[in-house]
Order: sequence, then C-alpha cells, then structure tokens
Amino acid sequence: MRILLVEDDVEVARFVKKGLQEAGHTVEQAGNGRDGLFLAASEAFDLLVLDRMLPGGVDGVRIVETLRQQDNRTPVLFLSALSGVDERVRGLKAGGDDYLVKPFAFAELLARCEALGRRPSSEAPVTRLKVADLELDLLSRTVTRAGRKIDVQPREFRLLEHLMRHAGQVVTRTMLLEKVWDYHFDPQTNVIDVHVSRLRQKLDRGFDKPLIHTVRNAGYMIRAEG
Amino acid sequence: MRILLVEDDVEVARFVKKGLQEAGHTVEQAGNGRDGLFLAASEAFDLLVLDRMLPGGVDGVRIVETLRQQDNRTPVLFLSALSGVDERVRGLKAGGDDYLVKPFAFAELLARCEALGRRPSSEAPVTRLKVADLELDLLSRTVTRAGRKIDVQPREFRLLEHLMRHAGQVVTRTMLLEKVWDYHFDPQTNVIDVHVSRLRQKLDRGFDKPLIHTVRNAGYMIRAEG
DNA sequence: AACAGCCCATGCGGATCCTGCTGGTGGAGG
DNA sequence: CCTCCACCAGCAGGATCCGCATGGGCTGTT
Repeated sequence: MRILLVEDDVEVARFVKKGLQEAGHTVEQAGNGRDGLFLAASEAFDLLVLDRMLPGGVDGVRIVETLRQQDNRTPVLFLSALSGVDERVRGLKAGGDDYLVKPFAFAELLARCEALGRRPSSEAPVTRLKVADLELDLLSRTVTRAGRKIDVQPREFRLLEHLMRHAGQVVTRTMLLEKVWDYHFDPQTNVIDVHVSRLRQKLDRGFDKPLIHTVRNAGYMIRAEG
Repeated sequence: MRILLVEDDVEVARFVKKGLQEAGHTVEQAGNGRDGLFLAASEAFDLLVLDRMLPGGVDGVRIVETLRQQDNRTPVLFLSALSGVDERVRGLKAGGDDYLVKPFAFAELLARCEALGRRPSSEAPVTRLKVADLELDLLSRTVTRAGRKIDVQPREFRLLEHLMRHAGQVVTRTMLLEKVWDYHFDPQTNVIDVHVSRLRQKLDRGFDKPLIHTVRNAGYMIRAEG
C-alpha cells in the first residue's frame, strides 16, 4: 500500500514510518501541511495518515476538506493529541475516515490503516467513462451525449471504449487494431477509418464541439477541447 | 442509510437505535448473534453496528468473518466494552472497519457511522452476480461456472441475468416475457421453455448439481440447492 | 499549379449469428 | 391410466453487422 504520512513531530514520524514500512507498505512523508496537501493532491495514495495539528496554517482538517472538495476520496486517518470527543467528531465530519488519539499502540494504528486500505475504493471497477458531455456506461452498454441516448454497434462500442479509456491521449491505428480488432497485422484496408467515421457521425453530428479528433500521421484522440 | 444493529444490552440498543433514527437512518435490530448474522446475510444494509460480545456462541467477530467469507463487504463498526489494544486489533483484523469502546459519546458513534457510510461501496453498482460456483460478470458480459468460461447468447444472457438477480425466488413466465423479451402479451409459444432449455445445457451439463430449477405451474428459479 | 499522401464518407455484399416456431417425447401429478 | 406440462432437437427465416472498395476532399510538397 502507498501511504502518505504528514506529521511534524520528527520522533513520531520516524516511528510510524518505520513500522509501516516493516509491514510492507510504501511511505512518503511530509513535515508540514502545505507540502502534505501538495503531495496528496498531485500523487495517488491509497491512504493518508495526517496529524490533526500541523504548523504553518494548513492543518489536517484543512487538507481533508481541500481534497474532498476536489473529489479526492482517498481514505484519511487522523492522528492527534487532541482527545476530546468534539475534536474527533470534527475530524470525522470534515471527511476523515478514522481518528486515533495519541499516544497510541502501533499495532492498532497498523490495524486501522489496513482496515482503511481494505476498502474497495482503489479496486472498484470503472463502470462509466465520461468525456465532456459524452458518457459511456459499461454496465448497460449504453452511450449518451448531452443526455440523449445514442445507439452504437458492438464494434463501435469497443472502439469508443478504447478511445475514452485513453481520453486526451493519441491512440495509434496499430493500437486500435490490436485492442479493438485483435488483429496482429495490418489488414491493408481502411477499416478503422470507416468505423471512426461512423462513430463521428453518431457522436458529433448536431454538436458544435467535436470530440473525436484526427491526429494526422499518428492516429485519433478523444478530448473535450482542442 | 439502512443500518443493522446487533446488541444484546437492551438499554444500549434502545439508546443507539433512537439516536441513529433521529439522525435520519433506518435501523433494524437483532438481540443476538444468530439473528444478526441471518439478517446481515439475507438483507442488504449500508452498515452493521455489532457488539463485540454477544450471547449464544455467535459473537461480533464471528459474524464479520462469516460475512467476509461470503464476499459480503458491508462496512462494520464494532462496539465493545473490551478496551484492550489486542481486542481492537483483533476486531479490525477480522474484517471490521472501526472499533469503538464503551462507554462512548453518541456524537462520536454517529460521526463514525457516517464516515463509514460515506464509502462508495454502498452505492457501487453490482458488476458481478454469483450463485454457487456460477458467476456472471456484467462488465465483460461473461459467464463462468467453476472457473470455466461459458459462451452465452445475448438473449440467454438477459435471461440468466434476470434469473440471477432473483436467485432463490421463483420467476414467472410472465415476468420473463416482460423483462427479458419486452413482450407485454402472451406469444402463445414456448419461447421461454426453449431458451431455458438452452441455458440449462450450457450451464448444467457436466455438473451434478443443477442450478436452474423448474417450478411446475409457476416458473423457474435459480438456486444452489433444492 | 500539379501531385502525392492521408483521411473521409457512402453503398453494397456477404456471412455469421441469432432467434423463434414446430412437433414429437418424456415425466409428473391426479 | 390419462392428461397436462415441460423439455429438446432441428429448421429456416431474418436481421444485424461488418469489412471492402470506391470516389472525393484536404494538406503539404515539389
């Protein structure tokens, strides 16, 4: 598990970090709220262990609130010397997932960390892909744009799914042949062009902002703008 | 939120139930482990609040272990008078998600409950249906029995999905015509029989325990035994 | 200006796949 | 024993779907 520890007390930090690493986890560490928030927002962690009180204006609660506002739902465990019920309630209400009072037994911290890591959040399968106002529902095998249902053929669906899973990235023809057609050679025809064309007509016709873009000499890309 | 409370102490149970209800949740209650396990296994809850110690052999930890074994991942909060670190660690390791020691402040219990309820798990859509060793994956549109992949036609897939969504319940022909065929009248033919027959051949051939059962003059039912 | 390379759209043909009906058989229940 | 219900195999119609080829447009180069 990849864990971010934000703790200013050097002694505690070293103790916790060492223990978590010995349990087989990867630990990144920040010594103040600002750095912690930056790391948490810019990289992907499975769990955040935050000191409730931190020097320099940005404390644990502030970090959580900011992250939650950004739709970042990484589980958070608070660590704090503040033992009052009100404090605990406040930490949990702000979006924390657990609250452990110092001093604590490391075994309990570890158990609670692993309980949080057990959550399906990280392994929950994606069931809907979204690019701008275009949505693809893997479960109902349904495509909608701006709320309007669009009928799509199986092969077109696979093509669109692959494009959307790589939204914002160029997808080469070779990749499409491999992943959508299971061709491991060049069919020497314009199959791809044809299907992209059909998709375009279904998705982009009647909308001013096209989503499927051609990247000359490279492939295709799906993206909201550009 | 739909919460199951398993607690033998009448006083505590009433207190907790009342508080949770006032916070806007629906609360079912069981007074012993056996009933609690049965309820938790047979109905869908968003959260289980379990007393760690329960009379009658089936205690909280046992409940969790059993549920987890059945792939039931409903969040669990333990409530207990046992305050030792070892007890807490044991509860969490068994698959619990939080552990609160009695006596506790109700505000904290509520905050912890709601923290657990915030998880995406409760609203995560079902992507796999399972009956005995038969599995149906809605995402990949794949059927497997005992690990072996089984090819299924679209209509057969819809039929099987509908049966599995009502596993253990009789599904009438009328219901099937409505939900699987979108027929709102009686076609006067044995379409259903034919498709059920085909499904049977694919699913049950080569296995000693059939899963699809005929209920004479009623309909069909999919179930592990009986 | 002409050409080459790349990309786009449409129509068509074929093939597979799928589905629903028929009709005869088996078995359960009365 | 009889009747009704359910099962299964085969069949054929149909529809969907897919890929190819063609002709046209655009871009950038010579």
